[in-house]
Amino acid sequence: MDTIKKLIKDKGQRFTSQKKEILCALQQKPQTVLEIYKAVNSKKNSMDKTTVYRILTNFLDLGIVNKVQLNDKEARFELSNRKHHHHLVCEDCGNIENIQLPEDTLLKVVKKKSDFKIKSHSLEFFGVCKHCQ
Amino acid sequence: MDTIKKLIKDKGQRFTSQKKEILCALQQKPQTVLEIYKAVNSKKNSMDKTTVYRILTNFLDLGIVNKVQLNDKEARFELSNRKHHHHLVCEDCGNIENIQLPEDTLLKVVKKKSDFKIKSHSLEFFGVCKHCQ
DNA sequence: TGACTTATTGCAATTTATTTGCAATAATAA
DNA sequence: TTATTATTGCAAATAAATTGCAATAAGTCA
Repeated sequence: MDTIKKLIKDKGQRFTSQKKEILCALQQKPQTVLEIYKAVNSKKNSMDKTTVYRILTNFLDLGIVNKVQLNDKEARFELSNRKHHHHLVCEDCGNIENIQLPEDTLLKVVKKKSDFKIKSHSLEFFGVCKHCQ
Repeated sequence: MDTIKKLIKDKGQRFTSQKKEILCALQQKPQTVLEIYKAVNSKKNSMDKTTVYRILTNFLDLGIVNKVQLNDKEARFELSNRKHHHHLVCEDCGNIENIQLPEDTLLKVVKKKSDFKIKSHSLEFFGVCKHCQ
């Protein structure tokens, strides 16, 4: 939290109560804007949805959060200070789990096969979680 | 094309000129609804955007097309009768290339590591293409 | 071929997701 | 404590996707 606060202030930006709230609401699990909005407004607080959008865009610029696009149209956000990982999305209950995978070999193959300078990648799995099977 | 026509008719659905047009417009490269809409309307034809949406949804149900969600919010569609592949997306010019990768080992690790019954996955790479480097 | 049935289309209007403009507010520095 | 200005909330605009419904046309059968 303090690292993030410093990061924000070093950019000449302000560490507002709204930003703090959103940071608290963000779990590892990627959440939609609406979910984050509901989470912060479930307490005594009230925050406009526009503010949620703006803060998340700002956090994205600063590298504090990652944007995760799953199969639905709503974007999702998660804190970026976790280890690099991928997602397992349950098509029944919508639950999302993180998973870490060895992917060095795969990335090497891509580098060999293509002229692209790869900067990032996303790897998402869709299926049915244990609970829904 | 005939396989697809049969698939449609076997479901008691009609093989309309609009569906034919959209099939022609679909390349391997995943396109947005707007791109497909423009492609079909560039000729003498005129087709409503709603129709494009509806036909693509229908094709998705029948498994004729795949939905591809990249980092932007607009969904993309591509014919599903190609070999399974992944995408290289240039962040500069927006160009999208297909790439085929050996992924058996990766999928095996996922199965070993998780309780999920994996049904599909998406693997997208973002970077800079040769031309833009 | 022509008439009939009904899936499909086009158009207008909605809904949903996201963005923008601007005055009021509040975080920080002096 | 005051001044500066980044940020917020609200209303309105834009963009993406969906829905209702009457008109159209694909396929069927006489």
